[in-house]
Amino acid sequence: MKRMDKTIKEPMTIGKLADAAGVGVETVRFYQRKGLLQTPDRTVGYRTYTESDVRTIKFVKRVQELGFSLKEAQELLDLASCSAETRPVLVKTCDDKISQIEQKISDLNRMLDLLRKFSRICGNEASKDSACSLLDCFANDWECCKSEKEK
Amino acid sequence: MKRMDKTIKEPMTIGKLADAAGVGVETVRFYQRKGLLQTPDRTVGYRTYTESDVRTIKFVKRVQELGFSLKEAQELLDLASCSAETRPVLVKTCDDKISQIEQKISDLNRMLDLLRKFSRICGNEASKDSACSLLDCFANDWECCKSEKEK
DNA sequence: CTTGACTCCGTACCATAGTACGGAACGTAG
DNA sequence: CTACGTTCCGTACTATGGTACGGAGTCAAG
Repeated sequence: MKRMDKTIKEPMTIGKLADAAGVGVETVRFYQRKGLLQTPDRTVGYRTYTESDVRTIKFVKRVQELGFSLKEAQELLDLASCSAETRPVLVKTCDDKISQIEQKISDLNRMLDLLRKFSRICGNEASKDSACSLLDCFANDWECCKSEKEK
Repeated sequence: MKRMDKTIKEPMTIGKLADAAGVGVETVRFYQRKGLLQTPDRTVGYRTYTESDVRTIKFVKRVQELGFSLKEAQELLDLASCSAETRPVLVKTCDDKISQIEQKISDLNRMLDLLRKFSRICGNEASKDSACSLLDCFANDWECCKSEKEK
């Protein structure tokens, strides 16, 4: 079907998969129970996995680091086959995620501004009797340090 | 001590505090157990709280939204009195948080690039037989869609 | 001075995201 | 063909961040 045959599909057991993906065997099973990873049939012997499963796990771990839940990781994984009928919902889901991340980044930038300001003013010798705190900054619309300074 | 007397310290009970901070009474108690909020003495009757407690809770909620744990919220709360002896450790903690947030933002920006690219290409009519997925993009150094396009 | 709302306190429970454990089956090396 | 390492599977346990519950105490209005 797909011509990206460069991924050698040498089958591995769950232990190899876990090692390759950098997680524990129990985590793999957990993801299977949660539906994040398919559970291969066990017609004979042990179940076998491929590189594709390694990628799925790594992807989940990655989006988790970005602050998403497993449920959200699932949603991103589901942004899979981009066909004519799936396209509208896919693009919508994707754009929702984009807004969500943009919001997160803008919030983090505000926090960053605050921390930088705090670090600069607190680290300044001249401010030795100013008892400003992050909490105060937050309370005063993130501007306590500035107003303290200007006073 | 402090001359920011504009915060009227009218005492409130735990229910009022919870309402003012937009959380449940149980959450307030939970934060007290976790040490995020002080537990006022109960010399007589009920414990009383002030605006300062409202601010603390709101602050915790805010940093939580930014993807930090309660433990980290605690660390940020501890960035409190900026005096001569506390300054070095304060600035250090603060700067660590800054790096941490910068890293998070850069990670989110990469994810954003990927999603935007995906949305653009998947949403494009011309790509109707391209079966690219986020997962594939991730696997191919976040560049699957681009290479699909250029082929 | 009783009633009802609220507080206090402990304990139990929930979801999320795993981690650990124990016994049975499997599979390969010697 | 036995022994060791894995796998399989269910169940139990952990930590985080709450949420709910039940009984007793407290307060304030009627």
